[in-house]
Amino acid sequence: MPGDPTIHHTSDLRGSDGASEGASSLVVILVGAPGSGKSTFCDDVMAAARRPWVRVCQDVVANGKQGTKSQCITSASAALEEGKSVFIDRCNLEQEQRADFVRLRKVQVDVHAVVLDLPAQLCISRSVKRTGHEGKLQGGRAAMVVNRMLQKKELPNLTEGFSRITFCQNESDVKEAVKTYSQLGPSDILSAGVFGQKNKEAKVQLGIMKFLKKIDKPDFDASGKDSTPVGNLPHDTASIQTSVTSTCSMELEKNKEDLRNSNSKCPSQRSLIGDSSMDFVHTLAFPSISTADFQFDLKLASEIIVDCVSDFLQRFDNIRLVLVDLSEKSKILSLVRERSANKHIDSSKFFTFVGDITQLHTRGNLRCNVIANAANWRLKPGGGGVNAAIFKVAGESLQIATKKCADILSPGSSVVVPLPSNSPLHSRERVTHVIHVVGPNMNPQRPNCLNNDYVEGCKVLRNAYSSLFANFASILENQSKTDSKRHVSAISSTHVEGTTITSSPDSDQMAKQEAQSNPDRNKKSKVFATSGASKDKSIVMNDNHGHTPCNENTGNLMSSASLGDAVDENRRHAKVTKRSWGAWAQALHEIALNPEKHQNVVMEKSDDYVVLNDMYPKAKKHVLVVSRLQGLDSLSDVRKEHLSLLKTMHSAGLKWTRMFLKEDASLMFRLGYHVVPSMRQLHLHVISQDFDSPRLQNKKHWNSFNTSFFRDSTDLIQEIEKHGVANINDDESLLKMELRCHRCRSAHPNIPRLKSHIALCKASLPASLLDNDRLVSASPKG
DNA sequence: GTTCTAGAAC
DNA sequence: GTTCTAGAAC
Repeated sequence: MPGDPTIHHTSDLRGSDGASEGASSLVVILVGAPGSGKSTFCDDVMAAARRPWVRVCQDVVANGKQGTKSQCITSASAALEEGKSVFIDRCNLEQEQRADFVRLRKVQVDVHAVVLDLPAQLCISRSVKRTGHEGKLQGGRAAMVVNRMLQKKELPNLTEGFSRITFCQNESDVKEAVKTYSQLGPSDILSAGVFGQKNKEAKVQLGIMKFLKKIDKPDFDASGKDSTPVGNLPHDTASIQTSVTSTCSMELEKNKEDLRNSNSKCPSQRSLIGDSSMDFVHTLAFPSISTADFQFDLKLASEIIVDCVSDFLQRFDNIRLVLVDLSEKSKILSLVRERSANKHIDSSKFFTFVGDITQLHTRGNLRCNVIANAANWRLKPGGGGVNAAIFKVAGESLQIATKKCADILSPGSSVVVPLPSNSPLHSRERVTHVIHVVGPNMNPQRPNCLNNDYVEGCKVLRNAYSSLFANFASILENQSKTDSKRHVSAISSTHVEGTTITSSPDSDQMAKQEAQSNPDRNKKSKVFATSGASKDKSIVMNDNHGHTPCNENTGNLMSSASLGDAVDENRRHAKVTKRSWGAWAQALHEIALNPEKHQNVVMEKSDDYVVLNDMYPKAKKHVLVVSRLQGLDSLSDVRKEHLSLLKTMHSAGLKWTRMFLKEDASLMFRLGYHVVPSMRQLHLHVISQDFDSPRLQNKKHWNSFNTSFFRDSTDLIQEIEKHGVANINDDESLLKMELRCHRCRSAHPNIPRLKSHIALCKASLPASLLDNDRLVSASPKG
C-alpha cells in the first residue's frame, strides 16, 4: 500500500470465493496532472492484468482523435456493459471534472480514484520532454499548462462517491498501486476507504458512503447501535484501514447476499439511513406504473419492476419496497411475485400487497412512510385509479404541496412531495411523502401513445422506477442528514454518549429542512426526463432544465407533455397563453405579412406562402418556405385545418429542390420544421444535406438539423392527417447532444472537427431517410 | 437568429 | 498559451 506498503495488503486484495453472482466491474478514475504518469499506470496494469480492462482516454476516444467528455462516458459505459473494468485516463484534477464519471457507479460497478500526486516538477519535466503525446501537450508550453492545472487541483474525497481512493506520492507508491490493480482477478474486490494519504489533516467524510452502503462504518459499539456521530469519525488513515479490513468487512464483501438476508450477522451492516430506531423500517409502497390505463405489457413491466427493485435493494439496508394492487387476482402482482422468487429477492425487503394504497396503515396494518403515485403529466387530481384515489384521500394540501414542487412531469421521471401534517394521508396513514411518477403510455386510445414502441417504452419505464427509487433514497438521505444533525446536537448538549434519536420528524419541519439542504427541491419546476446515455437520470431527479414557465411558452409545455390528454389541455392552454417573441424573432413574420416591402429577399410569393433564402444558410442551399397565415407561428399551433397549407408549402419546397437539382444533381435535400423555431411565423426549411456553409458554426446549428429537433415535413403531414396534431418532442436538450456525422454516425468533439469530417465523409445517408420521401435527390430513393 | 465574451479544457 | 463552448444581450 502506498505509504505503508506492508499494511493489510494481503487482506486488502480478496477474492469473492465465487460467492457473488457475477464479477464486479470497476471504474478507476486516474487523477493527475499531465506528466504524472496516468497512461503509463494504465498500460502497466493492463500489461499484467488478471481482469479485462479498457482505458478510456479523452485524447484518443474519438476514433483515435481527441474527443469529448461525453464520448468518454459513452465509451466507459459500453465497456462496463461488456463486463470490463475501465480506467478513465484524463487529468480529472477538479471535482466537477470527475463527477460525471463517478456517476457510472451502480450495482456491480464500484468507482475508485487513483491519485498520481507526484511532485509538480516531475510532471512538468516529463511533459516538456515527451514527444508524440496523444493530447499534443508537450514541449515548452507544457510547463505553464501543468502549473496552471495544478493550481486548481482538488484532491478527491470519498464524499464524491468513490468507494476507494489511493494516493500515490512517489514512484514506489505508484508501483504498489499498479501491483494492486494488476493482481485484481475478475471477481476480486478491493476494500473501501482512503489509502496512502500522508496528510493527517485531510478530512475524511464518510456520510455519503455509509449511506450508499459502500463502506463499513468505522466504529460501532458492541450493542450495534450507531453511536458515532459523523463529526467523530476517525480522520486518521490508519484507523480507517483497520476498520475497513476488519472481519466484518471481509464477510460483508465476501458474501453480500448472506449478509443482506440477515441484519443481525454484522452490526455495521445496519444502515444509518433515516430512522435510527430499529423497530421501524422505511417503506415505499408503489403501484405498478403504466400497466393500468397506459396498457403497458404486464410481463415486460414485471421484469422491469423486479430488475429495478433488485438493483435498488443491493444498495440499501433497513428499507422495504412494497408493490401494491387492489385485487388478489392482479396479474402484475403474480408476475412480479414469480419473478422476484426466481431472482431470490429477500421477501422481507420486497413483497407484494393486496389492498388500497391510501389505507395501508389503517386497513392493511402496513406502515409505509412513503407512497408513490401513478400521476398524470399535469400532476393534477382526478382521472381515475391510483391518482384519483391518492389525491382524494390526501386532500387539498397534497395539491398545494405538489404545486410547490413541480408544474408538470415527463414520462420516466418522478418528483417528491413532502406531505403536510394536516393531510389525512399523513395524520391517519402516517405517510410523510408522496412521490409522483409518470410512466410510458401504450394505450392507442390516448393521444401520443408510444405505438407499441417497447424499446422506448421499456427505457421510459425503467427510468420511471429508477427515478422513483432514487427519490425514495433521497428522502431517506435527507432524513438521515437531519437525524445525524440532531444526533450531534443531542450529544453535544447533553454529553450522553450513545444516545439515539428515535423521534421521527414532522414532515413540515422536514420539508423546511430539506428545502435548506436542497434548495432546488422546493423550487417550482417542470421535471423532465433527460435523454442521452451520458446522463444518469436516477441521480438527478428534480432537475429544472431551465425551461421557460408554461405561460411564456406554450409550445414548450405542449410537446414535452406527451401523454394522456395533453393535446386537449394544450389546445385550451394555447388559447389563453401565447409564446412571446423577441424583436429579433419577428423578421419572418414581417416579411410574410408584408412581402411587397421585402421584394429584395422574397424569391416567390403566393397567397399562402413566401419563399426566401435563409439569411444565414447552414448548407450550400437553404431556403425557407414561410406560411403567410397570421397567428400560425410554430408546429405546436398546427392542427388539421392547416393540413392543406402544409401540403402546399411542401410542394413549394419540392419545386425549389427540383430547380436546385437541375443546377447540381449531386445535392440531396430534406424538407422539415424545427420543433421549437427561433423565428416567429411557421416556416419550412429546405436544406441540402452537405451542410457546407461557414454559417454553420455551433452545436445548436448542427443538432437543429440533425436530431429529432428537425421533423420531416412528410412525417408531420402524415401525423396531422392521422391524429389531428403533430407528435412533437420539444426536448431542447436535443440541441446539446453530442455531435454525430449525419452519414456515418461517428462522434466528433467539436464543430470544427465535425465540419472537417463531413467534408470528407463518403458514407450514405441513413436508410431511414429513404422512407416516406424524407430525402429528396436527383435520382429518387438514391 | 447573431454577436460578444468569459471561462472550460487541455 | 490556444481552441472551443455556452450564456447573455440584442
